Amino acid sequence: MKTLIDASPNHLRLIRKLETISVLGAEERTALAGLPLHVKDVAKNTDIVGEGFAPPDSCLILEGFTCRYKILHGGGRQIFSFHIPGDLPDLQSLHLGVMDHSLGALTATKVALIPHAALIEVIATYPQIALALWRDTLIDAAVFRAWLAGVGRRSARERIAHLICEVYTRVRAVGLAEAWEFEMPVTQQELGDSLGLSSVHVNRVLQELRRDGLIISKGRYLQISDWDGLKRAGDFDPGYLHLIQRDA
Amino acid sequence: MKTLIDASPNHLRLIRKLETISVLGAEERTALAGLPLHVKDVAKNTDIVGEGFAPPDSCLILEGFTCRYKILHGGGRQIFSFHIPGDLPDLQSLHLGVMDHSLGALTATKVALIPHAALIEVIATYPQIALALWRDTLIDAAVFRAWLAGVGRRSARERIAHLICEVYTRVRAVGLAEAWEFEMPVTQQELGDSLGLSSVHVNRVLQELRRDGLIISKGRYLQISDWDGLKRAGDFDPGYLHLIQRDA
DNA sequence: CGTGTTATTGACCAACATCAAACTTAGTGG
DNA sequence: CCACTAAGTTTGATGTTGGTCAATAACACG
Repeated sequence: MKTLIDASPNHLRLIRKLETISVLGAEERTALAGLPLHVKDVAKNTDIVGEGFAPPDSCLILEGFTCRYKILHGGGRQIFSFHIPGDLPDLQSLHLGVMDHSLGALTATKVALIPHAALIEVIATYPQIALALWRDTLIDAAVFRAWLAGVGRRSARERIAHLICEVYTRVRAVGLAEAWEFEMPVTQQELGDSLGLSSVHVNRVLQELRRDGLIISKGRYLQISDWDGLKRAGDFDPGYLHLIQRDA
Repeated sequence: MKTLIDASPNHLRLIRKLETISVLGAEERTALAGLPLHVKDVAKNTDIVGEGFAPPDSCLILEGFTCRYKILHGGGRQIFSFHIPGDLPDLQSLHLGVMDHSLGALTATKVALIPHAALIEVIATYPQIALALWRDTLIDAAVFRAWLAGVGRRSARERIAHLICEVYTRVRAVGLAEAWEFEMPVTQQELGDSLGLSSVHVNRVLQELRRDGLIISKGRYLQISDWDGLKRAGDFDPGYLHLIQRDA
């Protein structure tokens, strides 16, 4: 990985993430490194942005595990996506105004707020950055489609296996996982809310995956003991994540 | 609605659509009107773009009803979205290369192919157009979220009512529906594939909605007899479509 | 008219939900 | 470092939504 210009660790997180999905020039990296970041701590189980609000900045996740979700009429919750450090989960607010869902912290989280004005300026000056962010939005949509296919047409076992594969792949891409081992600090209730299942059923299926020797879970840590088996169980093909291949 | 510059009916379809979700200046409208459109007929139940391909152009729907979908490992099909005239259902291919799903025609369809090169040029010259298209992508994602919430957490009845509300609202926005009456040329099998239901169950729930006086369906034509009731039945709130209000 | 597609019905079944209780674990304060 | 507490996990019993299969009825179209 190329050595970088003068950039704070927080900016590096952003740059590194964008480089997993697009190619940036030195100029663009410098521009990104100059973005104003207002760091903020968010407590576990707190909203970062709530539905109905129109925040004046977009946020970059620096540490912690977050999700986008919505509470439905009947009281049920649907989680739409999980987000890890490097992600920009509310680019939406930059162009769409009022949030049609919420962004919440599943663990204690550190975020960096980036004023929309600063983003707009960078985008206007560096079209390549605009394209990279747009590309991020398109990938976002691709992930929603993958989840939709899961909830619509896959069994509970397939959905859970697929989700584990996805999170591992993404965490790995931004360099936050040891080989086959990573953190997934999500309760079984939250898993259920993301997969359209009850927590009870999630529990039983997880036991099944462990019994079958596909994963080992010790608390919030997950270890994948049989990647091929897990991929098969989840019918997982990482193409939809549109990650740039950076092989040695 | 403001009178327009010299533009073909096909270009007008595109301009009118984009004006439902963003504000364009005269300059932008003129640029859009100059885009090269290669019109093509597509037969019913044929793919416009197949999964795995990297088409050299994006397509604009001119006539007909289309959908994006994917066939899963087990043979099941998940439909991700329905598209109506004016939609640009594969902006994805402009930035992501290989398609991770297919785009198919549900009825005999007329599309206009727009070379990526032409789009890239227009985008580079008119940032406002880039923003409008990016905004379209964001709305696309918002619609996926709405569907995800439905399939994950709503009953069959709610999902079907919600989908009818959505399609009616969108068709209305581009001026393709009489009051309370519109065309929805989708089989019950296709409805099921979009909602994560079997066609048998879709059939029964549709009967229920008719019995309850919410809709009347005569073949491919749908009439909404009780909009408020239907909205309530589907817990429908059009906010996620992010349409621009153009009241008289 | 005939033929293929789509809609409708009925009988039966399975995956997953719900409820409620017991058990574990992790975090906290003394 | 331990006891206490709250949060999360696990289990069992039972219920329900919606799936599957298969046959019949309605259409739509040439």
